[in-house]
Amino acid sequence: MSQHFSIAEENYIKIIYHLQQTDDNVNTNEVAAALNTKAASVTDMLKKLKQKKILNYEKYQGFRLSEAGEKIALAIIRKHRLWEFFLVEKLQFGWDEVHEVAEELEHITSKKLIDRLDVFLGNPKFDPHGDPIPDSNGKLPHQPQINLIDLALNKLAEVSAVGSQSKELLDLLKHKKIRIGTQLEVNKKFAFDHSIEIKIVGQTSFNISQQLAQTLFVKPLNK
Amino acid sequence: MSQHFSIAEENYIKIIYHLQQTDDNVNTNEVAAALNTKAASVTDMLKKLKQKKILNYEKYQGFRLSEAGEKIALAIIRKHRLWEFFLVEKLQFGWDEVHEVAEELEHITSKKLIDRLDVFLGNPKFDPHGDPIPDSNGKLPHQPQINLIDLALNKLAEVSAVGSQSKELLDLLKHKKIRIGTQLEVNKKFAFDHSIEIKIVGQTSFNISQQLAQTLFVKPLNK
DNA sequence: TAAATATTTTAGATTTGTCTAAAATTATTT
DNA sequence: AAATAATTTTAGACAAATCTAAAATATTTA
Ligand SMILES: [Mn+2]
Ligand SMILES: [Mn+2]
Ligand SMILES: [Mn+2]
Ligand SMILES: [Mn+2]
Repeated sequence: MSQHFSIAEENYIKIIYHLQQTDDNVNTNEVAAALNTKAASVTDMLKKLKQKKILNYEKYQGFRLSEAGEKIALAIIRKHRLWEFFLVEKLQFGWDEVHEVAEELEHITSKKLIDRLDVFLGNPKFDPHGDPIPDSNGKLPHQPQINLIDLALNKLAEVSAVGSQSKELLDLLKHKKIRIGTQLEVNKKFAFDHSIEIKIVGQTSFNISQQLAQTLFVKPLNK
Repeated sequence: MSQHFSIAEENYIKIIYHLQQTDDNVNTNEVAAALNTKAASVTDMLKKLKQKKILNYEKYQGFRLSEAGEKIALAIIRKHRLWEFFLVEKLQFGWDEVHEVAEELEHITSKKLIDRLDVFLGNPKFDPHGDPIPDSNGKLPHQPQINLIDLALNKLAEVSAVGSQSKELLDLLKHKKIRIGTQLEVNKKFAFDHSIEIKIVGQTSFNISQQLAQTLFVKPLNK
């Protein structure tokens, strides 16, 4: 019934999905950069995906996934994020170590495996980076979150996601005792360097840089 | 440092390893049959593996893995069997369902992943089919086992492995309440059809066919 | 031991995914 | 609106893994 896709095709489908979330129309060079390949190779693949009805594409006009393409992308992302959750929760991997491995695991084809894994993990809704995990029908849980830099003063909020998965960020957050789920509020914003003073519930306040604040996402808590 | 092998190469290395356990020298057609491919394709791959010093091979003379080749094979088999154990113990897969999935999972490259998985699973020594799991240095646990058909009369023994992974065998064993670890002895052997009468500890005796007896392996228990 | 048969290897294609270099198209400047 | 620059596509090549058909070698049988 449903077509089979190679690992190469799946990697293209996934990256196009991610790019079209922010971009209206995805373009060749973006994909080439993201996949560490050349524009000519991308064009080759675009033709193939178009022919497989996975992609809406007219040459020189940019492109987006078709509905069918989005479904495939979401299935791959589901696998990626569930495996990341598994690695962190069950195998004690750090945040910054899981992405590469999940990049391979996401291509394992068994649907039964991934649905059983989901149950085994307790149907998690968010991966270790706070990114939403699509359910087995491809539906994404909605998380109303904003950038920490945009959080109103003295409003309690909970850290819900991070915008980077680097070891460096993880180091810093560990040291500051900030993790996903941490409750905090912003006491003051400084115009000089755009740093902000935050207070974690039950701790004394401290300053964080603009750069860090921009990398953190929070879910405002109602009172 | 250590070379990288493609999935195709790994599948050849693994099958050659298995074949050379029973065969003195492995030959082209055997490999072709086992991998569902053609003899010509096998020859192509043999040249490549020889050149990579993984295989001792002279044309028309048969072949065996080199020491380096065996190490690689054992690493793949370790992954395959640990994943099978995971699927059965943690995700409630049946015996007969795990092989295909493990065939894919065995090619995931992260050494850290597999060593952590090993710990997570409690360092199992045998997979769900009773096959030994190599440790992280490639050493195989030794299991002194014999075919049930060769077990002496009235000697207590424990089922340790099965020689097939089919749904059909699993069905039969479930019905007879035989699983790995089951303790039994042979009461009588019948010359007419080579069937044998066995008695599971705490149950009444019954007959099993020669074919089934030949598919079961047991570890004789001292006294 | 010579003929017949089976096995293995080579020769030449094919598919997939990639690349470089050049051509075509689109976008941006003057 | 040209000219210039950037992007995208095409043309042609290559490596990996596979295949079929034919040739080479080894094994078995008579
Ligand atoms: Mn990937
Ligand atoms: Mn993630
Ligand atoms: Mn495999
Ligand atoms: Mn097994």
